[in-house]
Amino acid sequence: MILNSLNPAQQEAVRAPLGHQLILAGAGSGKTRVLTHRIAWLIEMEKISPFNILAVTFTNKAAHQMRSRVESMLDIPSKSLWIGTFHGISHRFLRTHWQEAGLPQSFQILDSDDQFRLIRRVINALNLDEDRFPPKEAQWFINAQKEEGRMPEQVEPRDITGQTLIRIYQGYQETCQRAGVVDFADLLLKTYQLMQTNATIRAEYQKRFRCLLVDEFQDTNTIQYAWLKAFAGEHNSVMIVGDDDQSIYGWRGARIENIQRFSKDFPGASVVRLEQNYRSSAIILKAANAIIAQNSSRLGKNLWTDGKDGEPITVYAGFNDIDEAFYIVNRIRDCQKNHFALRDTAILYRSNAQSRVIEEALMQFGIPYRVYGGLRYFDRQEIRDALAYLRLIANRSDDPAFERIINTPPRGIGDRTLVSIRELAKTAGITLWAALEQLLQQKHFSARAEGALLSFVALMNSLSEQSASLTLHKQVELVLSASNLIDHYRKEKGEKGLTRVENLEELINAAHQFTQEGVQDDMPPLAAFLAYAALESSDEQAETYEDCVQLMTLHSAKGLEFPIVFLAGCEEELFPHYMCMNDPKSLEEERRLCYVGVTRAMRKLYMTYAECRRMHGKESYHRPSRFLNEIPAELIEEVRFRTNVSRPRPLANTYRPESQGKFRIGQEIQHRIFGEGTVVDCEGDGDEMKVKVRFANVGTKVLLAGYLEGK
DNA sequence: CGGGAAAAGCTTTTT
DNA sequence: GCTTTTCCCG
Repeated sequence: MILNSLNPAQQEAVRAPLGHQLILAGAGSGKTRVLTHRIAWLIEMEKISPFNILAVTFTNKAAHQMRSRVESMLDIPSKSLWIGTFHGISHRFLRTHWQEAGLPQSFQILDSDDQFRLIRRVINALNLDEDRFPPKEAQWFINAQKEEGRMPEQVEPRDITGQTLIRIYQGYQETCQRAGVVDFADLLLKTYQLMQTNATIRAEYQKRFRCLLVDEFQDTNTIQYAWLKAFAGEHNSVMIVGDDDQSIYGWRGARIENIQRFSKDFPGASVVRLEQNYRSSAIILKAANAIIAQNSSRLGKNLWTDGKDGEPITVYAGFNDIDEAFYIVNRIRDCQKNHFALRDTAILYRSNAQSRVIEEALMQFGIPYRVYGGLRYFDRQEIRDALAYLRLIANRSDDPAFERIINTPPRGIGDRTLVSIRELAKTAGITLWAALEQLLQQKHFSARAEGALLSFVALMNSLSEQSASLTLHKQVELVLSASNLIDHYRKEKGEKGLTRVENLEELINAAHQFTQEGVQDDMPPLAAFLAYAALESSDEQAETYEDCVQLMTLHSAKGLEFPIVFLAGCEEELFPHYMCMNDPKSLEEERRLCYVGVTRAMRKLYMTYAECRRMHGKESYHRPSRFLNEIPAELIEEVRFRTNVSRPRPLANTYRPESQGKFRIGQEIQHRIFGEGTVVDCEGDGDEMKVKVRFANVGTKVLLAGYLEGK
């Protein structure tokens, strides 16, 4: 096998004899290459069957990437090779062992929105005050407990509130069980529990997976660690790859200590450090190293490169957030002139709210951009409605799906009716559907409500009957037309309704594509499609080939790289964020986040801040981020030149003449993309004039006059 | 039931 | 401040 393309440390990792291995892989040190080469090595040189290998990642994207690279390296179909996310693998496991896990065969996956609604229902059913026990907090509590592997009985209540939270957890868990649904955490937890309690299954899997590989190990939480130990058993080889300096998910339960624990729990583990970086210039690496060196309790690593110094880091001090945005946009235009593609530039920020000002600036100059991490296709309201119909077809017990569509589109089933159904379901301990049927039999409802309910039952029954003989996409088509969802959303005025109808129609295509591509061996197509929607919907929107500037949070930038990176909002209170500044542990996590951001840049890094920024509606003044001070001065080129000094923010009561050049306040205008709107403010004159317009469909935007037409 | 007004968030996010 | 959700009334 040819390993010439790997450096000595990488080769050491790939060629290591069977046994445990800890790979400390710095940013840009080629960890994915090491992982994929290792898998290939195991198969080719150690003669391990792909059937005996399990590779685990956190995201579907990483899993797909790994699979396709292994496939192209080995030139074998990798179907027998298990590569997937913790959740995806657990799901597959539970689909096989549903009986042993005490689940119905058709169990469905609850996503976080469903989970939230269900928890709220439980809180109400327990007659608790939503203000005293916010569903969000209860959801947080429940997920945190599950991530620690604790069932309701195992939680030690701290106080009275804790006791109530446990009751909510208990009620929630019972409802899930009754409805035959599992949440994301359950996938891991139930898998782990089954491995613990069922000796036969444990023996089977421990015998099967002789080699386990885990990517991004610094992001594992308690249950994932326990899960891994359960699968590894006493005799199998485990290779973990991670970077303690890139652990940025402590707030959602990731345990950085898991890396340190690994050497204790997996005896004889060899350690390999990958420190040669192939991504960034020497200056960028020096800055990154200097920042992360401020953190204590690191495993220790120093990135180096044999590449050039490169350009200094430009630090720009903006006058305000708008000025900062204009500076960034102007530099992007420079890059364009220097023949960089727009997709080579990324603007990274700490919090999503920062994107708005930057987007407005980009829009004014007509620069195409893409914001990552928006609402995903399968998370859209209309899509979830349609999926809820499908879920209820597959499983009448699915209470969350029932709640969602019982009156969507509106069919005259009001709150009153629903309350009595919920009441019976609660007291009798049955599902909503069963309660509904029982109440109908008892002639419990008024004539009007009864009619509406009967037609709903008839609709669902006829859908079930008809769809039994249909292909998946025909089923979707049938649901869309029979449920009237499309008509319902068509009535929604403006562009919103139109997009929703388009999205719904797209669902038919998605279903069609799904049946053609992903023939999931052992599952009925509908169940497989629903699981796909819940578990793997994320990279659906991922690859758009249009050349545009990439906007995203620092968190979602992890794992990516860009020739040119702007790190915006480098101010105290924003980055580090004010909620993380007082606790040393979370401050260190902020610093790691900064390290992640800096190491995304390949050739040029800009770090910008604003002296004055609007936050939560108030103008606030902040000092530059401490992280800027942690970078040695000789690596930095400071810019204080203000691109837009003559652009003070207009005061609310300042008198402005009615007419200024081409547009005046109150005028109706037309925009090529945004449609019709009314001018609410303007500034400057000629084509350079900035016009604030309230559009009918897309809200208020500030635009250059050159892009507008009067009516 | 639908639309408008009032009120409540408001760090990061994958599965 | 802005946006999303909830609430209340016709």
